[in-house]
Amino acid sequence: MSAKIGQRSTKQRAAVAAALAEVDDFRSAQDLHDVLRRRGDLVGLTTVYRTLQALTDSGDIDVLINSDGESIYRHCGQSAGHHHHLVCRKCGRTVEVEGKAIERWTDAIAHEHGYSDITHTMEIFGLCPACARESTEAMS
Amino acid sequence: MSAKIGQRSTKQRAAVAAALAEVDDFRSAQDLHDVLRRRGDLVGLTTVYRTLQALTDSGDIDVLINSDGESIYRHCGQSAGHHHHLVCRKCGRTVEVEGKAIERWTDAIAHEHGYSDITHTMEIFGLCPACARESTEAMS
DNA sequence: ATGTTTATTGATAATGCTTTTCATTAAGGC
DNA sequence: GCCTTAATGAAAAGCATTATCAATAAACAT
Repeated sequence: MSAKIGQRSTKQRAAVAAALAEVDDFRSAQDLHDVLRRRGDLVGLTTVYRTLQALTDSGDIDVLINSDGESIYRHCGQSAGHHHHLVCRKCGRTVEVEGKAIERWTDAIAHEHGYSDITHTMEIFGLCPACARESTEAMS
Repeated sequence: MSAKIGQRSTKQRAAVAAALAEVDDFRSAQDLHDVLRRRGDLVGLTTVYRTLQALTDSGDIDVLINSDGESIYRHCGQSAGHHHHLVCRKCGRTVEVEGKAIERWTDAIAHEHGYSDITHTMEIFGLCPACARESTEAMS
């Protein structure tokens, strides 16, 4: 790993954060790079990747990986803390869900085994109502 | 897209299916290719990929994508019991844990939002007892 | 069995996302 | 302005996956 990022404020970082703030959806690094270029903010692709990673590490944005193996990013809506995503495996439609129960459960399990300093990752996948309807229609 | 697969039975396909059937866990295509080579079944990497894709399309196995963007596969019909992992972020020591509660919770949440055909991924990270002791000792 | 058809295989090349490298640039502090 | 070094970014490297395409071998007919 390299020197950790986020100790100086640069216009590139501001541009990436701003671009991400405007969109209320998951976008890939390359998408964001395009958006930035179109609007005239010349930011290197490498920097976009690095910045997104830094923002992710600091918990300022959410990442998840789509079915093509691409990482996609979004600014977290409710800064109201930790949450999970319910993602449609077909169209990507996402719902944010809270999971106090999960938090409690993982903490309990971990402590039971003597583990400390617990974190976890979790994603839920399913077919959203629209896509489910679509695929049953296709059956006929 | 090429001609769809699965119209002839070959030893390669049998080998891939068998390898996957033995393991009760998610494995990447390359992992499986290694497993096959070690046991003496010489199957080309390309064929492993193709076969896994075919098995996925026909619904015989599950895919999901890990946090590195790798596709990992598991033989479906998880009667053998779905479980999660509690992993030490320092030394990698892993404990397998069951999570009926999680299952129920994700299903409930998903149905609440109209999503169907639910799956989920989850990993728990922490410091195992040994590593925790080590790091407090280092403090002094 | 033998031949014919064509699905399947697999070594290699190509693709595409992401990370490294490293020389250059520019924040932040003096 | 000057210095230190974080940050940038073009180009190269890395890595999983997919496309190519000549060679092979199922399934089936003769």
